[in-house]
Amino acid sequence: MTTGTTSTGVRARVRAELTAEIKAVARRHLAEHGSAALSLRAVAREVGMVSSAVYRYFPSRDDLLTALIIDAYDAVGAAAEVADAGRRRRDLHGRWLAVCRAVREWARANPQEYALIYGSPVPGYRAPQDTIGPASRVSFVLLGIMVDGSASAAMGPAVGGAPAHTGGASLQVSAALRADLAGLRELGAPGVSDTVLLRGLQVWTQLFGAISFELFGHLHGIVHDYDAFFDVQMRRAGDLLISGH
Amino acid sequence: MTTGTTSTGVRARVRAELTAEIKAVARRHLAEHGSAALSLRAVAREVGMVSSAVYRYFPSRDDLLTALIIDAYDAVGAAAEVADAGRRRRDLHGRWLAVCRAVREWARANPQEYALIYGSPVPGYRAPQDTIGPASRVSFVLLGIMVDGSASAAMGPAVGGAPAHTGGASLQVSAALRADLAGLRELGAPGVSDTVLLRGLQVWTQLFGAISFELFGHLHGIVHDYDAFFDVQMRRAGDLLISGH
DNA sequence: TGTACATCAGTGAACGCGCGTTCACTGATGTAC
DNA sequence: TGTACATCAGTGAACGCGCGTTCACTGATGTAC
Repeated sequence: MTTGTTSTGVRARVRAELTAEIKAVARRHLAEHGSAALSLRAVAREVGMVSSAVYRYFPSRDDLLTALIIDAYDAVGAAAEVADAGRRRRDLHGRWLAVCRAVREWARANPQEYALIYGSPVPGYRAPQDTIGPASRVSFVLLGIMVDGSASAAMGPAVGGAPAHTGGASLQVSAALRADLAGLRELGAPGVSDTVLLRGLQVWTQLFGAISFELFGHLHGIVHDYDAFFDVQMRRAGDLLISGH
Repeated sequence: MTTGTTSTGVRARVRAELTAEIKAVARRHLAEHGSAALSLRAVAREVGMVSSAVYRYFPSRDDLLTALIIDAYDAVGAAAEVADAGRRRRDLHGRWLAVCRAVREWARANPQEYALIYGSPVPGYRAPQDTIGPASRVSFVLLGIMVDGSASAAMGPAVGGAPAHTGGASLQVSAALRADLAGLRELGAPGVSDTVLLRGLQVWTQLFGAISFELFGHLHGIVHDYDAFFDVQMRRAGDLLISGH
């Protein structure tokens, strides 16, 4: 029964469980008091450990914060992916709106986690490389919609090898920005024209701008029916994204 | 020479100067370390006072923070007003773009102040009533553009007494949201239709969404030519605001 | 103009608090022969 | 299967720090007669 591997397995499993519990408690503290007030000692107290013991699991407070940030990005990314997958692939409008709503719902349910990743940067905190992958999950969902729309020509002509064919002569864009768009296309948007990519970036900032405005209180006293307002805005953004107007 | 009124004036002037100096130092600390790290003791140290003396000027740390918030709103509001006033009144596009650029320039020059007012709310801080006025200055500039555009019919038909005349039958909006728009119209947008108001709210969140995304690092590694990107986005937003597409 | 009093600014010490991190240590759990 | 050793988790004390806020106080500045 107690062979080497099983025993090691037990130790590793206990370790994983405790790591998860520390993160869970930290996440609750974050939700209640915000990231600035997140304290290793308070978390340790609640987990039932002495504060120094936490250092067996996270080498510093910043590493714990990083873990929470990664989890938050993964959570909102997963929510977006699920919403996207729940619609028929050709239903571009439906996919867009479903993703918007999923992101907003997640943000409203986890406002401090949302603030942690989309609010003002935590002062003195430097995000490590590990956060980049999880951070881009939502973006890849949006890129996916654009890719599908471009492939089916629902969003205007796809881009082939001809560089001039950017989908409209009226598009005045600097060379540097065009290079950025090319990079984005190579990263995860094959066949998507500059025009569509620009629209995508626009609705992307619109989505998070709308959520931030609502959550950070800038619509307070001005808009009361948040649900309706968000829906109207995102429907219009969807029109812009898909049909260009 | 040293009459009563003059002496009182001296005392009051010294007091005003010191209040301003405390705020200036606090603003610099804010700019360097963020709002969470803003400490009365550190500010007092730099001003050359003992920490308890600051309480003669600000009854608590939160009150100092409130003063900074009000100043920040006033600063960005003034920047927007100046930019708006620098264009011919009928040049709606020009006014919109000038305001956008002014707000962005101010934000880039004062990122921590921007984060203080448009980033995640400071945990535990409750904004008092005094912030509402300064906070709405930028919004009133935008409303002004809409009012002028509606009055000259450049933005579509103005709204009179007829409630059905909202500028387009395709506008499906909840009753609650329509009431919100009516309130907004009464507050500072006489004659502006629901359609235009909705567009205004949309570009308003777009403006701050774009700035926040840039400042908070969410375009990092994706867009490099921030200036060009912002301009393209805001030009399009201006088209949407003024001509509706 | 001169004096008695009131107001105000600033001092310095103290209260009570919580934080991140380090370090030498004790036991328990796992590993190798 | 049994023993000797290595690894690891968790303890408890300590270091050094800074914070917001209160309070009794000393002088200086302004006010009223």
